Amino acid sequence: MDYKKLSELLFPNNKFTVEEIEKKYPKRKLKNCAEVTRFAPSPTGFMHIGGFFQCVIDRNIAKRSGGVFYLRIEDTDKKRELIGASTIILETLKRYGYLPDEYEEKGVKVVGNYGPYFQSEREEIYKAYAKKLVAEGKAFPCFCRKTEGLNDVKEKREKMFSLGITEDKDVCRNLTIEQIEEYLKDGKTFAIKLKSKGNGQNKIKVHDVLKGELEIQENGEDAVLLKSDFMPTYAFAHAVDDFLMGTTTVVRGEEWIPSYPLHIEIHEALGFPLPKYIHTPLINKIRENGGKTKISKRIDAEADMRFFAREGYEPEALIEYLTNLANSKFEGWRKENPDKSIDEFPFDGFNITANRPVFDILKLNDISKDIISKYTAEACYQKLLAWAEEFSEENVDYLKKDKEYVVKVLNIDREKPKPRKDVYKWSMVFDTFDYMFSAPKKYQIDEIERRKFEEVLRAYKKYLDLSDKTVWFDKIKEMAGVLGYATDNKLYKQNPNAYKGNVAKVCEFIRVAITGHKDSPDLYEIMTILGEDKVRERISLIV
RNA sequence: GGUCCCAUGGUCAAGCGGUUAAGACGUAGCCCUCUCACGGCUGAAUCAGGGGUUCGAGUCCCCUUGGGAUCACCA
Repeated sequence: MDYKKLSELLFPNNKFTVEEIEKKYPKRKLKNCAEVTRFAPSPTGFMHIGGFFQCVIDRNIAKRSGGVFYLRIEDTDKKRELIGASTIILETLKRYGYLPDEYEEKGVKVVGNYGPYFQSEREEIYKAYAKKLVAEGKAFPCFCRKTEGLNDVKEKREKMFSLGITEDKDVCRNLTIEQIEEYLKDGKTFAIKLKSKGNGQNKIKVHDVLKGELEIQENGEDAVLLKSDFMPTYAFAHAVDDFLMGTTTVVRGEEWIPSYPLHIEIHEALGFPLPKYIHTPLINKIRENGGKTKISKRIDAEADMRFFAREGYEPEALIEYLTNLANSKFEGWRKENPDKSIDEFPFDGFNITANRPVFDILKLNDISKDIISKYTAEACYQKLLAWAEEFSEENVDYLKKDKEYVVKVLNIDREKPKPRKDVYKWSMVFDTFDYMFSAPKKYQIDEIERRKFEEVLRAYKKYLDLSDKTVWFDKIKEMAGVLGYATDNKLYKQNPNAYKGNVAKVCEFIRVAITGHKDSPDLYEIMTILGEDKVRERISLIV
């Protein structure tokens, strides 16, 4: 068969040859050991936390080695594409300070010399390589009916399982050039398939940075390279793009391991060197029955990156948490270097967990509390305001009008060596400090103590003094003594029945009157910020 | 059904032939204390099971079990 002729028949109008293309994509000039990584999502919806997890790894590896991290949008499936999804992806990356070194904003700008960064714009490139493979007898046209959609696949699979078929060599391999010409004349569409040399039985050794050497069956399938709409499949685009764009390390989910041999065969056919691969574990969630399954957009709110923005989590917290999941050395490093930027962490690709980690929001919360506790009140205010402007509009006016007051509230027990750590996301500020913004609507008081509660408050009207913290507390103690409460806790513990209670009890009553809760930060601080008038007002609401 | 991946407390995990099996989150208790939080201290809790190899196995090998992935002109 004259493959050269066949290639001309199939691709009469190609704009470029492979040689012309490769001239446009020169080898990257990289420092020693510099790694080029990429995030290559398909724009099918909102950004998934699993994708972002890979981003964290990609970015860390590139950053650490002084290399390049770029974004490539894999929009080759027009049916699944969602308008605006690529914008969301880029916006999400920006929110987390992960603006890639190279990327494309459709219709706005292209940053980097290895674009286009949308695969749909690279059609001519894939066609050039497909034509080359056909001309070399390594690929062929297939005119068969498409297997399309999941139902089609399931049907085909069931048939295969029941019959135990392992046939994967395509019948169109054997088409003569005359037959092909005939089909073309009839206007039949075709896909380009790889003419696989493997038999699917032999084992080959493949390498993964994480898992080391793996032994898998070689590829034996005549896999589709170019679909009948001339868009590339993932495997083909991956080989072509990552070669041209100079990717040195491919980070992808471990669901790709089974098709790794195919990718190797395509690289070989194309004469491309193989990049390094890191197959990352999928993030899991514990289910009600105790089992773990992949975190899913449909059932887990946390699977969708918008969840964290909406809840008001600090981007920094999520990055720390995910880095912690990705690299087991991180936690120890962070302990040693509590104030360093995470970008200084010597991330290496060898300490990424091989297990499937379970997403643990409690741990995230803890990391987040630590981070937020280090912020100044002013910084908290700015972040709270920014969050409200995006997700809690009803609070924006208030925040702006009463900035000074809000900052004071946010500063309760903050900017100290051992700051409080009760806020881990901005959406909880108004709940946590509800009593600072309005009088309590409910009081945590046991009805049997109602009389004592009211007695204390009635008396406290005379003893309230905010001039100084010591004076304030001395007055409370004085009042406690007068009302029959123990002022010495040791004496109280020795003989609790001799008293109505202790000073702590008295404080509890006052605290409940002011805040509605039995627990709160420092009472004196709260009262001072609230001001004497409001404090008296709140007491008057009760007695 | 074929192929592959994974297996240390509730969760994240250190460990890479000899350890009293780290640490963190969570949890229980104590201390500090006007409560809560913070902080400090203490505790409970782990090598899936079975065979080998070895003087010695969480660590190496095999099997079993369990969990997961994949087998599209989807990525």
